[in-house]
Amino acid sequence: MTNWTAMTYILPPLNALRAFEAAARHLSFKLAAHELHVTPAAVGQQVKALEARLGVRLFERLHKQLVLTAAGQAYLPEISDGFRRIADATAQLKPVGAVLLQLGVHGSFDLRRLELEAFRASHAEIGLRVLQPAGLHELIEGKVDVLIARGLGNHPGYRCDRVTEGSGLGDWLIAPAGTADCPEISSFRDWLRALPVENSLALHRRRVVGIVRS
Amino acid sequence: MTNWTAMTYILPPLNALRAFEAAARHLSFKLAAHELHVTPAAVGQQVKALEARLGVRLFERLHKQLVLTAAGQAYLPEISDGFRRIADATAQLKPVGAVLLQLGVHGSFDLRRLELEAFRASHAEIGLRVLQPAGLHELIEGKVDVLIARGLGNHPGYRCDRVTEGSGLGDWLIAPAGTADCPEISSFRDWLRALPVENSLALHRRRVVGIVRS
DNA sequence: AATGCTTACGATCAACGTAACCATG
DNA sequence: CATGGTTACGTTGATCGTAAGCATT
Repeated sequence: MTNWTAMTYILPPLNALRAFEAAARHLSFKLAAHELHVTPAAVGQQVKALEARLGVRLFERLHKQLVLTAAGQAYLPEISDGFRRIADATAQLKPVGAVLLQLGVHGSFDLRRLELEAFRASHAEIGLRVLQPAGLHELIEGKVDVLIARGLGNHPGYRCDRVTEGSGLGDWLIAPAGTADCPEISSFRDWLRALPVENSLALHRRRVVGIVRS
Repeated sequence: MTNWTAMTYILPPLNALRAFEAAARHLSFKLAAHELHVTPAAVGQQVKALEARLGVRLFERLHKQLVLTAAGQAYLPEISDGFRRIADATAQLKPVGAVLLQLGVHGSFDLRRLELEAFRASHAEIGLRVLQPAGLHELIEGKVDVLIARGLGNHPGYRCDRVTEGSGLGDWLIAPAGTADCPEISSFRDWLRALPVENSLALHRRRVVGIVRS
């Protein structure tokens, strides 16, 4: 008996699901945490909560090794597929302008202080999209075109520009050397450096995860 | 040039995405809010934040009417599909026992206080799954088999049992009359009523959304 | 005037980090 | 004894509700 009422979904907590998906793909909370820019403890907590909600154990916890249960094995590819589909759709979302500029933001910086709308308003040809949290991985893997980070200057092969005047650790705009001077990135860099100081990037430090395999 | 490194996804904030999907399906923040058990303001905020992240306007805000932009129209079916896939996979996840009992929980009750693990331990044949937040809709639509709610007793066609002794508004276990006496639900009800009082359902009230269309 | 979206503000709760712990190889 | 998962606990921040405002019919 199908239902006339808007057939809605029963979805588990989506962030917990994301933690599970990453952990299952890596068969490791540690590596999943690295990917998600959180700590291993956080991943473990999310997965545990998910299992409690579903009433199903998804991992066998061996010693320093995760193994998917039968349920987990059946679940993983479906969930990956769902996320992949969402990711694909998002990637294909046409930006407002002709060019899409993907900006990664390191840590938990309150984006409202950046007034990205001002940049967008004065650069209609650039579609600015934000990925947060993001780190060097995302830049290396090409998931973002440019990265705002704190205290991460000077990487070989990357152009790093300070975008705040303050003393001590500063905020850097990091772009691959090959593309660092293309118009979109130049425009954004110039715009950032021209920001009034009180708006300057108060990147709050949130997490430092040790480097995993380089 | 495809990448050897673990091909990870770029996902927008998933909760905001869920808000968008519901809003787009209903073409209404109000109805979406009803579905998601939050207020219309919350939905609007989430959608706005999503648009800001993506750099794409998804809705045209007319007067008391939402219209999807071209981008929103292209986005919606893909996102719905992704969520649907996740929901389907979750529905097919085999419970531990032979029987699956879907429990809806009204409001934001801290599930840890219920020690559902104790119930599971003593009822291995029942796979207990939790949906939260949930309300009468979910019960009516059959998305949950039984509902724990506060101050919502006495509904025609439903069996309502008080499961706490305290005075004033109490916590109710609500099940459709047709299935209220099947073994799973009976077991759960009995178990609930036998709980020590200090564990009794301290359902925190979180939201009261006015009834929409009956 | 009633309705539905918006915004500002404060409150609340989920998510997270830290640190200590445990088990195993 | 180094490593990776677990747990407890306190903190932070994302999320939400309230209430006031706005525009349109």
